[in-house]
Amino acid sequence: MKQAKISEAVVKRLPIYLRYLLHMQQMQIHTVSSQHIGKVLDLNPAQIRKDLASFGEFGKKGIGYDVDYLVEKIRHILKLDREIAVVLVGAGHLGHAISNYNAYLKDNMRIAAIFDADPAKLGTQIAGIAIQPLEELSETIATRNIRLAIITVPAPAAQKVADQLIAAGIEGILNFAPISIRTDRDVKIYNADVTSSLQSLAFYLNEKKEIT
Amino acid sequence: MKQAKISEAVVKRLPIYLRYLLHMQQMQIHTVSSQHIGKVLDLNPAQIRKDLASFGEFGKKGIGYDVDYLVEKIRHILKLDREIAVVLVGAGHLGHAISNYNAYLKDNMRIAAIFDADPAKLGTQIAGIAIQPLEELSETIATRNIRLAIITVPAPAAQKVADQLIAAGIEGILNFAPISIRTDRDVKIYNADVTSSLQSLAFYLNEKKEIT
DNA sequence: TAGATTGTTAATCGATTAACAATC
DNA sequence: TAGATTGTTAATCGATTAACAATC
Repeated sequence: MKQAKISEAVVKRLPIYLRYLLHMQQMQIHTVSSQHIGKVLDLNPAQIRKDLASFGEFGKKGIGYDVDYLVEKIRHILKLDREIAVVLVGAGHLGHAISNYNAYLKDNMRIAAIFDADPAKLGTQIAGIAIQPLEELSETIATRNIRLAIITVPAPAAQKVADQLIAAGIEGILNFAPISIRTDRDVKIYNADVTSSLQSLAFYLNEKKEIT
Repeated sequence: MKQAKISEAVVKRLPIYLRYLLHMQQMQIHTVSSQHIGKVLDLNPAQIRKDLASFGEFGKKGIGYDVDYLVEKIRHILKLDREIAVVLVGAGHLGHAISNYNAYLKDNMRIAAIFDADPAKLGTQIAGIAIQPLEELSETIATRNIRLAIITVPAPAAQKVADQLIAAGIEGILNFAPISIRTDRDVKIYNADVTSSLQSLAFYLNEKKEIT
């Protein structure tokens, strides 16, 4: 209700709620309780209610939440109710995969431009988008009002690319390069590299299953 | 020191520490303090010391940590000091990118098998690995002692694939499908889909920059 | 030695969960 | 109405940070 500072944990759960609610819409289910969502998503119902209540009173006591209404609210909170242009830097295998992935981004989010440092790739297209040289980065971001960025360049280039993106006014970065990107500016950065995730997973391997 | 339960937050930081320590090795730096690591990685030095101290006394008072020794210790903690075979399910664009990414996985981790439901893909190779039909999943996992899995199949297939993997004895799953995978078994699952991450990022867009 | 830095305890901060009055 | 379920406060739990004795 009071727009206190929202924790990152809450923000990361909102897309999960949204996805399930969209699923319910497809199933023609119109009302849902925190208990039901909690059961399906394996979350505590009180947590779901508290998360949602931090943005407003979206439910009805004794009834639950109206699915359509809640979808609308969460999409608004996540700013998915407007067009968001995304730039992708690094047209290698991973960048290629993500841009073809464009279908997933639907919901008003789309990759609007792709950049790569390799001159050999210039002019070629990915998913119908021409690959541009890094020199054009700032201008394209400004003129096309691009606000989020995905980095899929090799590790040694990632921080520099991020610095350029931030200087150009990008407001959020999803970084897949295997290096932690930093900034002292007010830009949200998610580091999401595959290597680190797999290494963390390895921690949980069961010693007892070792063959030795 | 006492092997109390280690929080996931700690486990996620270990690969970050490791990566920076490997970088220091390359730079021929032999000793490092928690203060230095904290400065570079933007973390609280006390947190770094506490994280490491939960596994043993790796440092020297007044001196700091020996880089080589700490690398060895973290690699052991993360179980990266042994061969870990990984299976990839879903040979689409993303799966393709990640398997070519194989270079990154080095450190004794490698993609040992690739599966796909599409009969048209069978027999073709990615990065030198033949794509196999899902029917062979269980047997391959068992005979080749595969312990971790990466899921890059479409959302509707993801949960079923996960169930099969878990039934086959997989101990950890990195899921890129845009759906939260669940299990009641003792298997670690990281959900890492691009769509959710971008949607969370959108939350932080600056209202003031809206063009309206 | 004096300065630096760890490992660890205590303090703080924040997030999750439980409980329940309000109410549909 | 009785049962269900929210929004919210209080309790609990856990993670981060500060502080400092030990010691290299």
